Amino acid sequence: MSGKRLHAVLPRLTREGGAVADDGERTRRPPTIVDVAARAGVSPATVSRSLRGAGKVSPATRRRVLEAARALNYVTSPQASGLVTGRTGTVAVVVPFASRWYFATALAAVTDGLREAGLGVLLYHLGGAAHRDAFFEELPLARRVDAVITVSLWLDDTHKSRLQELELPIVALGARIPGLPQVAIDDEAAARTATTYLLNLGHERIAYIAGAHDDIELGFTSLGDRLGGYVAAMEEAGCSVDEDLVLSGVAGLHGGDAAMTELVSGTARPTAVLAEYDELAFGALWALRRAGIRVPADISVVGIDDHEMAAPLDLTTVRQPVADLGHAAATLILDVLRGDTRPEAATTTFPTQLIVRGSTAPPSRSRKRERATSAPAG
Amino acid sequence: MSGKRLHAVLPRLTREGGAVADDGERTRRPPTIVDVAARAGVSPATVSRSLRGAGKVSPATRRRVLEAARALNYVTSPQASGLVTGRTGTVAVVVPFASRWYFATALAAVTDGLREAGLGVLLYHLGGAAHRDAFFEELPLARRVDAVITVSLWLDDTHKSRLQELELPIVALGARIPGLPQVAIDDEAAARTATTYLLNLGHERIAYIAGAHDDIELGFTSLGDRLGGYVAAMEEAGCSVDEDLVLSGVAGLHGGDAAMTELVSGTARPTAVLAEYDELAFGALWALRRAGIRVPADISVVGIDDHEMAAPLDLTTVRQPVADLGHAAATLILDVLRGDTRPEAATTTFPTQLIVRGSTAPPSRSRKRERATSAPAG
DNA sequence: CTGAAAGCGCTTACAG
DNA sequence: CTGAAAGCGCTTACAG
Repeated sequence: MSGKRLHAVLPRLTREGGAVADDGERTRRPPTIVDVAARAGVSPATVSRSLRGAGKVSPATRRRVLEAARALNYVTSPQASGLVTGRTGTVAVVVPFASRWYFATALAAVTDGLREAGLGVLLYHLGGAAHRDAFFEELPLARRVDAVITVSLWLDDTHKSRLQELELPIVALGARIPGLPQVAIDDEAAARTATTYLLNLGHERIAYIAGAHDDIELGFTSLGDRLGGYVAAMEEAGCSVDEDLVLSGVAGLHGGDAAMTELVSGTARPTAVLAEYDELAFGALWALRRAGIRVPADISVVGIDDHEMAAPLDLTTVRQPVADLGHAAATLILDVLRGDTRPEAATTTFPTQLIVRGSTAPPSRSRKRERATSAPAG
Repeated sequence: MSGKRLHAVLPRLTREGGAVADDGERTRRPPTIVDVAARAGVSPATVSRSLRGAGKVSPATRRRVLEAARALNYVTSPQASGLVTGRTGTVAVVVPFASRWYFATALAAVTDGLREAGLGVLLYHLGGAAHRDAFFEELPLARRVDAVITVSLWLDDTHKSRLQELELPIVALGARIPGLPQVAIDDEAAARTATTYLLNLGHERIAYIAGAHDDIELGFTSLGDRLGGYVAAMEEAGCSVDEDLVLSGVAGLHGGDAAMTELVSGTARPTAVLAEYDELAFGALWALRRAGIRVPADISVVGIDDHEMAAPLDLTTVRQPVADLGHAAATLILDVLRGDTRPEAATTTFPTQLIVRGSTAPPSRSRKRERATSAPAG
C-alpha cells in the first residue's frame, strides 16, 4: 500500500463524460445501470433484479431491460456490485512456481473449474523464498478475493495463520496442511509404492532425490511425506537408509541433474533412484546419460507425477491425476462458498498408480542372488 | 451475466457488524477508512491522503494515521477505491493453454513483472476453440481489468475488434497482430535460420511439422510466419517444398508424435524435420525412437523455443527468450498505463539464437554428393 | 411486481 | 495542511 505503487502514480483516467445525451450513447463513459434504466423506462432497482434474475420481475419488463442492456452494451461493474454484496467473484490461486508442469497443469484445471461458475482467478506467483515472505507479509490478496487455493504450498504455522487472518475459505491443493481442507494424493503411499517396487525388483541400495524448497525444512511437508514413504518402505524391507543416498538440492531438472551427478561420483553408487517428482528424475536421467551410465542396466530410475514427458523419456513413475486435483479443488471451493460444505469436513484424497516403463529393471549384480532367493528351497 | 452464475446463487455474506465499538475492534467486519480516521483523530480524507502519500499531509498526522492503520490491520478496499478512481489494479493475461511450457513461462514472467508495480494478474485460460469463442463472446474481463496481455493468441479481425471494444490498452505477446503493440521474436527469421542450417548441412528433403491451433488457419498467424520462413528458406535454396512434407495436426507432444509417425510411414521420407516449436519436436523424437529410426543418423530434428527439456533431449533448436518476452510485455503495459508510451509506437522484437545439439547432422545418403558439390571445381 | 432511498468504502474537488 | 460533502455504480431492505 505504501511504496511506489503504480496505483499512486497513474494519472486519473479521463472520464470525459461530458454532456450525457438522452440515452447516454454519445458519451465515452461506459453505460451505467442508470442508463439502462432510462432506456428501458424502469428504475435502476428493476434493472438490477432483471439482470440477475433475482426478485420478482414481470417477464415483459425483464425482456425490455435485457434489450436495453444489450443495446447499450451494458456490463455490470464488479467493483460497484462487489462493494455492496461483499463479494469479488474472484479466487486467489497461489503457486510457488507457475512455470513448472505440475503447477501449470493444476492452475489450468482450477481456472477451468472456477470459470464454469463464473469466478475469475487472480494469480499469485511466489517464485523464490524472498517473494514468498513478501507475500505473507503484505498479503496482497486481502480484500481482492472470495477464497484462496494454495497449490503445493508448504505453510508453516506463521504463514498459515497469516493466511487465516483473511477469514477466507482456503483449500490446500497437493499439500497436507493440518487444519486446512485439502485435495491431494497420499504422498507417503505414492513414495512407498515406488520404493517397494524397486525393492521387489531386488534393489537394496536405493537413493532418494528431493528437490529443495527454499529454506523450508523437509519433514512436515508433503515432500516430507514422500521421503517418509521411502524411509518406511526401506525399513520395512530390512534395508537401512544410507544417509549419503538421500540428497536434497536445487529444485527441478537441474536439481535432479546435480544430485544424480553427485550420486554417481560417490564411493558407493546406488543401483536405483527414487526422485521426489518427475522433473528431478528427468534431470537424473540426463546426468546418467552424460556419465555414460546405462538406464536401467546400471541404475534404475523412478519418479512421481507422470509428467507429460515421462512417457517419451520412458520413465517409470507413480501417476497422480493433477488436472483432477485441480478440478476437485475448484469444486470444493465452490461448495464452501455456497455453504454446501463445511471446510473442516472437506478433504479429498486421490488415488495414484504405478506406471512401469523402461527406466527400471532388476539390479544387474544382484540378479544371481535374486534368482537364488526366488528359487524353491531345497 | 445471465446463466447460473455462482454470483447469483451465493448467500449474502454475513456482515454481522453488530454494534461497532468506539474503535471498531470488537466487530467482525474488517476495519474501514472511517475506523482508521476515528482512531487517528482525523477525517477519512486525511487517512486516504496519508495512506497513498498523495496531497499534503503533515508528517506528524501521517505518522499517526499509519499507526492507526497498522493497529487496526487496515487494508484499503480495492473495490471501493477502484469505483472512484476507475482503476482495478489488475491486468488480464489471456493464454490459450496455460499448462504448456511456453505459456506457463510467459505467464510467470508477466506476473512477476506486474507485481513489482503492485498490479495483479487475472488469468483467462482459453483452452480449446469452444472456450475461446465464449471468451470473445462474453468478454468476462470487461470492467475487471485495466489492461490486457494476450499470450501467443492469434486473433482474427472479429476477435481483435471485440477486444478493442473494451477500450483498454492491449499488448500482444508472442504473436503478430496487426494494429496492436507487441512483444515478440521474428518468427519468420527463426524458422528461416533453422531451415537454412539444415540446408547448409546438406538436407534437401526437409519436412515441417506444425501444431494445429484449433480451427485457426495458418497463414496469418505467427505460426504462419514460421511456416513462411521455412518456405522462403527452402525456395531461396532452390529446394521445392513438397506439400506432403508439411504437416499440421494436433498440438503439443502428441501432435509431433502423430505427425512424425505419418512422415516416416510415407513413401518418401524426409532426411530432416523442422518442428514449429520444441514440444512438437519432442513428440517427433519419441516417434522416431519407437520406429527405430536413428537421430541424427537417419533423420535430423530441429525445434524452436529452447524449451527446458531441449537440452536433456539433445535437441537442436532456435532459442527464444520467453521469460524476457514476458517481462517486456509487463513493462510495456506499465508504460502505457502510465502514459509514458503511446501504444502504437510500442513494438519490441527479441533476438533468437540457433542452439546446435545432437539431433542434427548431415544427411547420411547425400554425404557423397555433398562432398562432390563442395569440392573445388575442375 | 416496482420504485425511492440508503448505503457499501473509498477519493476528489472545493473551501478553508 | 485538513475537513465536509458529493459521488463512483451498484444492491437491498422497505414501502407500496
